[in-house]
Formats: sequence, C-alpha cells, structure tokens
Amino acid sequence: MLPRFDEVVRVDAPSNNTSKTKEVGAREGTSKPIRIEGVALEAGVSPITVSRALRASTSVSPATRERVLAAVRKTGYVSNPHASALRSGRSTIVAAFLSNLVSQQYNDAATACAEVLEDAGFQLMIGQTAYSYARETAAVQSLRALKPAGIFFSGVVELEANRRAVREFGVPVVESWAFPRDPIDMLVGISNTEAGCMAADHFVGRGRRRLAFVGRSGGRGRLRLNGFRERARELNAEIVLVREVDHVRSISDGRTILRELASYTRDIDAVFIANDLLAIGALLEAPSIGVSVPHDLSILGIGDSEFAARMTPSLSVVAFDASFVGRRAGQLIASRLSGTSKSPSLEHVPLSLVERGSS
Amino acid sequence: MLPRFDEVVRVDAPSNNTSKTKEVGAREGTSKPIRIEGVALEAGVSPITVSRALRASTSVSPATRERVLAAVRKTGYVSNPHASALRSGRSTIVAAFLSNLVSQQYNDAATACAEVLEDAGFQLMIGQTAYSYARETAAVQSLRALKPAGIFFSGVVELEANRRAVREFGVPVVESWAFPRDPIDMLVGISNTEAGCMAADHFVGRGRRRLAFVGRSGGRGRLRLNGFRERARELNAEIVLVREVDHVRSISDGRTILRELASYTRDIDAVFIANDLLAIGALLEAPSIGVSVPHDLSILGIGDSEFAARMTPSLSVVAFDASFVGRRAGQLIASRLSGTSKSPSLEHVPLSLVERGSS
DNA sequence: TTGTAAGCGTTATCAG
DNA sequence: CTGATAACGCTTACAA
Repeated sequence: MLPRFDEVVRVDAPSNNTSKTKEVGAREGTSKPIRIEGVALEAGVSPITVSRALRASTSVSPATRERVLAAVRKTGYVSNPHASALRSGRSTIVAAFLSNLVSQQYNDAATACAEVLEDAGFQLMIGQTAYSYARETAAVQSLRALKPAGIFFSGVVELEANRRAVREFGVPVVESWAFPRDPIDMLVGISNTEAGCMAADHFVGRGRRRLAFVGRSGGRGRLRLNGFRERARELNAEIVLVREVDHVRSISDGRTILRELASYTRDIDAVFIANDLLAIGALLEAPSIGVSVPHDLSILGIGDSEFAARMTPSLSVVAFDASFVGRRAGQLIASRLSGTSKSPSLEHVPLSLVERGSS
Repeated sequence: MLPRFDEVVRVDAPSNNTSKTKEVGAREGTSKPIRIEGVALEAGVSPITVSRALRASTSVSPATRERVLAAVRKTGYVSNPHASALRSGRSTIVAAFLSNLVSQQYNDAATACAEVLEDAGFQLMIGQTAYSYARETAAVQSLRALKPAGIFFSGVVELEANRRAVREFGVPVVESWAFPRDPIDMLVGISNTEAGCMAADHFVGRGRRRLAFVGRSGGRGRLRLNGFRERARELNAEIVLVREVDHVRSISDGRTILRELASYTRDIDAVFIANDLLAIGALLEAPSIGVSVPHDLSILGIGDSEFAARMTPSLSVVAFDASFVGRRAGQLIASRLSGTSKSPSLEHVPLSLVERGSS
C-alpha cells in the first residue's frame, strides 16, 4: 500500500547572509562552531573577558562589552552549554517535573514557565512524575546528574530523602500545587485543604447534605479530603462515601467512577471529584447512565479548563490560575539566578469557586 | 488574608542504606557526587574501563563489566552528562519539538517518546515550535548549542536553511505528522494530502456536496486542503468556502469559527476542520447558536482524542495513532544511537476515518 | 581486552 | 576592570 506523498512547500530563508565563515568546505556536517576564543580574537580581548561580558552579572567596562557583543554578532557565536555546565557546575537547563502532561492545568503551567525562562536564557526541560514515589525518586536521581539551574515541581516532593537530596543541589526550587509549611525552597502554592473546605461549603450552601469524595488516596488528594471532611463535619453534613482512585490515566476513568457512584445516588446528592480528568469524564458519562446532573447528583471538580467551561452541563470547579503558577515559578527561578532576589519566597495563589451548571 | 496550610504527609524512604559514603560532613549541600575515578578504584580498573563498561557499545570482558556494575551500584555513581557531552560532542538529551503542548495528540506522542527514550537512558527535552518560522529558527539555534543526541519533530522542518542546519548536526532526526518525499533523516509520517482526500470522500459518500474547509494556511493545513480540494473536484463536489486560521491557541477559537460558518449554513452542508482544537470548539459551540450537527452542518475533525469521542454529538475524525508516532520515533532514535540500525527509515502511519455523530 | 595521555570549551581562582 | 592558569569529568586516540 503506497501512501500518498505530501508535497510539502519548502520555504527559503530570506538571504540573510550575516556570516562569511560559512560555505567553505563543510561537506560532511562538521563545520565546527566557533568558540569563545574566536570571539576574543575578533574583539581583541581575552577569552575570559568574553565570558564575563556574556554573563550579565560580572563586571566589564561598557566599551569592552560593546566590542565583545559586536564580535559575538559578527561571528555568530553560541556558547557551549556543556562546557559551561561542566566548569561552573550549573547548566542553563531548568527542570520541570509535572504530574502529567495531559491535564490542561499542568500544560498551562509548563507553557507559561517555559516562556518566562526562555526569555531569561534558560531552557525548560519537562519530565513527568506521574504520582509515584518510584518516579519521584527516579526524577531526583536524574536531576543529580543534570545539575539543572533550577527546578520546578508541579507538586511538593513527598519523600523525605528526596527533599533532602533536592535541597542539597543548592539551586532554586519552586514547589507548587500545595501549601505546606516547610517548602524545600520557594513555593507558589494553593491550599488543597482550603479547596476541600470550599467544596463542602459550596455543597451545603446549595442544600446538599449527603456528600461523596473521589480523589487520590495520597498527596493532594488526601489534603483535599481532609479539608472536605473537616468542613462537612462543622456544617453537619455527612460524608457518605469516599472513593480513592490512584491511577488516573485519562478521562475515561471518570466514566467508571460515575458508574460506581450511580449505584449510590439514593444515598448521596453531591460529589467532589478532586481530579480534573476524572470530573470531566464523570460528567460526560452522566447522560448515558441516566444520572441527571445536578438534579440527582451535584458534581464539583478542581482545576479549571476550557472543557470544564464548555461542557453541557458545564462543570463547576474550585479554580485557580495555573498559568500564573507556572509564570511566577519561572520568574522566581530566573530572578534568583540573576541574583536579583535572594530570600526564600512563599506565595499563595488564591482559589475561587466557579459555579456552573453541574452543581 | 492568611491561607490555610496543607498538612502534607511526608514519607520516609525505606531505610535503604546502600551507601556508607554519605552522612559524613555534608553540612552545606556540597557532598560532591562520586566520579568515574571512584568507581574505577572500587572496581580495581581504570576510569576508561568503567566508561566503556557503562556504554553498551564498546568491548569489555563480561567479568570486568560485572565488577564495574557492582561498583557502580555500591557507590551510587551517576555519570555527569555535561562532561560526557563536552568530550564526546553528544549529549544524552533528545530534543522534541512539538507544535504545541495542549493537543492530546502531541501530548500522547511526547509521552510515548519520552517513555521509550528513558528506558534507553536518554532524557527527552520538550520544546514548542508553535507553528511559526521564527520559532522554528529559534528552536534550531538552541539545538546547535545543545548538541542533542537526537531530535524529534512533531512536524516537518519547513525552512530550507533550518533543514540544512539540522542535517548538519549529524544526529538521528525523526520528522513526523506529514509525509514528504525528502525527510531530513527518518520519518514516521502521516499523509496530510491523503487525510484531505478521505475527508472529501467521507462527505460526498454521505451525500454532502457543498463543502467548506477550515485550517492553517501553511504547512499541514495547506496539504490537507490540497487533498480535500483535489478529491472534491474529482467527485464533483463544490468547495464553497475556505477559511484560513493561523493562530489557534485554544478551543475557544473554534467558537469564533463556528459563528462565522453559521452565517453560511444555507450555502454549505459540511466542513472539514483540519485542527483538533478548532473542531472540538466548533462542535461545542453548535447548540448555543442553533446549528444542528450533523443535520444542518456535518463536521469532521482530524486527530482523535478522548474528548472527540465523548462529546455529544461525538466528533467524527480522520484519525491515526499519535502514541505510536511518538513511540516509534523514540525507538528509531534509540536504535540508531545504539548502533543497531544505520539505514534511513521512512515509515507510514495509516489513517482511518472514524465515523461518529457529527458527520 | 585494557590502559595512558590528552583535550573537549568553558569558567573559578588568583594575580595584576 | 582585565588577564594567565588550571581545572571541571569524561571519552577519543593511540599504545600495549
């Protein structure tokens, strides 16, 4: 079966011939990139001066810096990050460990973080931790070797040994998505306990009193449950059902969950599904198994997304600005690295309850 | 406003005391990682032998390798990738440039690719190209410095100068998401032209004859339009409307598009929306502006996702296995790097038309 | 199969 | 503010 070829339109670059050091005899892809020494020669200074001129922090006279920058432009010099990392013990790579790449919230955070950091001359390297201690430890191990300039976690590191290890790297670290008392370094956090409280408040405020919770058994799931449970108790509402789900891979897991919940709908009238994919999946499934949302069952999710907003009925959520989390994390790391800020930072990202059709 | 703290549950690592070289005097985060020399000492061989034992390719006697591996385990040695990269001119980082991180298809591809490569000892570094020549060029520039072990593009590189530059890196490169005659190196491709043909076939087969197309004006959008247009002509169907959309950021852009299309529904009876976010957005918007899908307007998207499958009505799509693309790309790069395969590879990923409620 | 010597390109350190 | 020197940790090239 011969496939149909695509007649891809190729575009010629605008003839932007900045450099004449090309097109000499680069037959076999080995036209060696110019080194710092070449720039130094061109600028009439020593290599170390070039190095200094290119790193904002150190002191070089304005005139020299100008000449160096001109030489860099002329030669098209790009620093070798490996050599730099080897000698300085620090790379220009900032590592981001995300719980997953599917949820819009983590995506948004990663995208915003990458944008900020790229503007500051760093690359963001994205990895997944996927909610498992083994993955967490593996991630930390690979960090040790990589010697990243900074680290962003879409969560908090949970194993004590890993916390210690990460702290010892001595680089800026931003944890997020929770609000612990003792972050490793910096924090752009949301309070999961508070989120749970808000969920209970919301349900009871709307006259629901027989509540259910769906979420992970550990980590943020537990925190959300803690808040939910505590506030429910204060309000004299009953938590009839707690369903722990630990390996959510996709929204179709939400379907399974809703099928289960459906058998309880005489006993429960509201469920806080503390996972974005699960909540969306459950809401999608409702019509097909005859559960009327919110009449039979009120559903509240966490973490806003376009899908949540555009579904029918639309999904009510405990929301926060995930892009902001990523952007702020990037800013904190960048400013720490440029020496602008030194103090540890602990920021709180506000939560809001977005009331929509599902609750 | 004092936020509510999360009482995060910390977990102690299982007391897995593999190494006794710790806990000496590492007061200030500077417990230097062990180097290859330490492993060599432990194993009673020279550093270079350790180096060789750890890189599968080179020849070391089985007995020696065993001793080296034991020493590595005992010392907890992790190779410094920067030193390695500096000396060898090749890093263990494989770069992935994705069109975006929001679409499930690219996500799936990236996740699958990362998984394969991590198993083979590489890290996947994810960047975005976001459909712009400027971004494409910037991406290639950063690659030059990074000297990655391999490169995966969720697309084909379009600027000639960039193609040349990438080819000159001399590392395994996988392009994808299109089926050009002359890939830079390897290809795990889908035929966009074919996708357009299939869309036209589908519509005409269902009795639709007044067609519309929505997609990017360049790149894969154009290819899909080419196929769509060509087949429509062959089948005597009319393409009434072509709407080019170049900066799709989110599904809400699909709403705008559907509003526009709605004013044409007397003239068109089917639309091929050659962008996954746009198609989902359009389908979500339909009820609220009184367009009945598929009665008034038949909608076909491209690239399957869970949302496409679970919406009401569900979205018909030209589908292919995005996870497979990423996985295969990872495999090709890994096997090239381990010396297993040498020849260029050109693979075709089959397309299928998933008929659902929207068409 | 294993070892010796040298060097990858940058930056820390110390001197001027 | 600028420069000379050495070193970061590893792997290539060559020798045994």
